[in-house]
Amino acid sequence: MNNIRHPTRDELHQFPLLSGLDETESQRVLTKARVVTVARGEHLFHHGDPARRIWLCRTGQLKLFRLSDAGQEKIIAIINPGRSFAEATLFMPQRVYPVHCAAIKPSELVGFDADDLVKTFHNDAEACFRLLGTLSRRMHEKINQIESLALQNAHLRVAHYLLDEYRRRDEPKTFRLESSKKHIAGLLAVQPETLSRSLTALQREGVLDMDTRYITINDPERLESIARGALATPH
Amino acid sequence: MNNIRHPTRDELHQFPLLSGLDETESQRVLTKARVVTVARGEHLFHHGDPARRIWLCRTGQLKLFRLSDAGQEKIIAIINPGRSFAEATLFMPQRVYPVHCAAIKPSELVGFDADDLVKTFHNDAEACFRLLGTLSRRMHEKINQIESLALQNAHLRVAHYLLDEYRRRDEPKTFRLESSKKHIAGLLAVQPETLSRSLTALQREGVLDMDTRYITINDPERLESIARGALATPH
DNA sequence: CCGGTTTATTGATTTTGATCAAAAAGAAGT
DNA sequence: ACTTCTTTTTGATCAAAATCAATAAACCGG
Repeated sequence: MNNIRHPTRDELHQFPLLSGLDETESQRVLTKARVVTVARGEHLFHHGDPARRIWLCRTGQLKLFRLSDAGQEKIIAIINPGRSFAEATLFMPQRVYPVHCAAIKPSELVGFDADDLVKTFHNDAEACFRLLGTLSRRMHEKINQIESLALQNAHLRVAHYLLDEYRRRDEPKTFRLESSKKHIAGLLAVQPETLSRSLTALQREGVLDMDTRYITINDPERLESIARGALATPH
Repeated sequence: MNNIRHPTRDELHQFPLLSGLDETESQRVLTKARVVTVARGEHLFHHGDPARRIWLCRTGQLKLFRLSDAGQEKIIAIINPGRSFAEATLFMPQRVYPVHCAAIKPSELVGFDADDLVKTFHNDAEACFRLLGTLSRRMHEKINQIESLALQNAHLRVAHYLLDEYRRRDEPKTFRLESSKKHIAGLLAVQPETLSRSLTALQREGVLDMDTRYITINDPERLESIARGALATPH
């Protein structure tokens, strides 16, 4: 408990949600903020819990997910340091978390008081605007996820995911997967076995090489055309 | 063209997005609003088009959808009178529509100028708040859609859909499907044949009766338990 | 209300990806 | 470094839903 840094004004300001607050507001938000650590595998909150805080991931990694009755897990998002989440709960009629959240790696978070933030936003159209931008972007991502699940088969989803990650990192030949293959499978809504077979097939085709968590894209054009639906010819 | 009603202040105010505007703002928004009619089957806009307007459906019915390369159509939402859509595009860095929009029935819409609305929202934290509420609710719906696609099989999705519609209408035994079965299939991301077989099975089980577009729920408890995963025992 | 077009149903077949099983590889904590 | 737990891979089998095909029913626009 002694090495937990309390959030500073500077840290707050690099958080898009709260940049642009004036001295008084910052002060109030800061005093009500709490630092929380979550061990690997532990829940930060459950689907349906009252959402009294919204969160900023400072270190570690977490997953936002839903569970089926059979225990199947669909990951909605993987949260990396610097990312905030649960903002949308602030404006819901009944303020509850719409998903589960658990730590993939030991994580440190800052939790901001929901009532407090709403007060802040109420008089700050500028801040509302930034938040509207954030939520709009996330909405667009969700639409893409829906399309992906509804219109693309498992291999296409994998190819798309790889291509997105490759581009997001500015196209370095080699990059490290953001998480374990089990979790990526959960994100893509396929079984780990299916993801494994997909990656093996792409490797066999010479599109990429794989060394545990490191992926090397050998043929981005080919990957792109596969992601666009060109059936990988087996044999 | 002569029977198109120009939007009135009253109509504007019952539109949640714009209720609460003062006289000057209403005036500006109104003068820049345009009424558009779309024939059955026609597009209002395509995925990727610049989003210069956001829309209010006044009469008729429209679908928001994505297309796969193979021409498969996934419906993201069915738009009924009174519903506004495309608000999130206002706050995106590059303002383009993220989906296609086409009329299912001949429809009449009011289109509001995007730049104009952004100006209005800039000085109106109250209006921003209402919009944040709307977007948050839609975000939650999208998460539900993602869960549904990822964690529920076709029959569960159908059962869930029926139950939702039944409840949304305040549980009348009989109600009319909001659209053709082809479109509902598109919304649930199943083939029309699969939807048909699902409905037939529920009918055979005595859970519901069906007369073209009219559904009568005979056994809501049973439907509920099926939606929660109780396998319908065939034979 | 008529005629053409779209939508819905039903059956047969095929395909995709899940599931089951078991071994190998890798990671985390002590 | 050791050891235990978790993740990943590979093969074999199975089940769900798509596809193909053909007929029947419903709808819309004039």
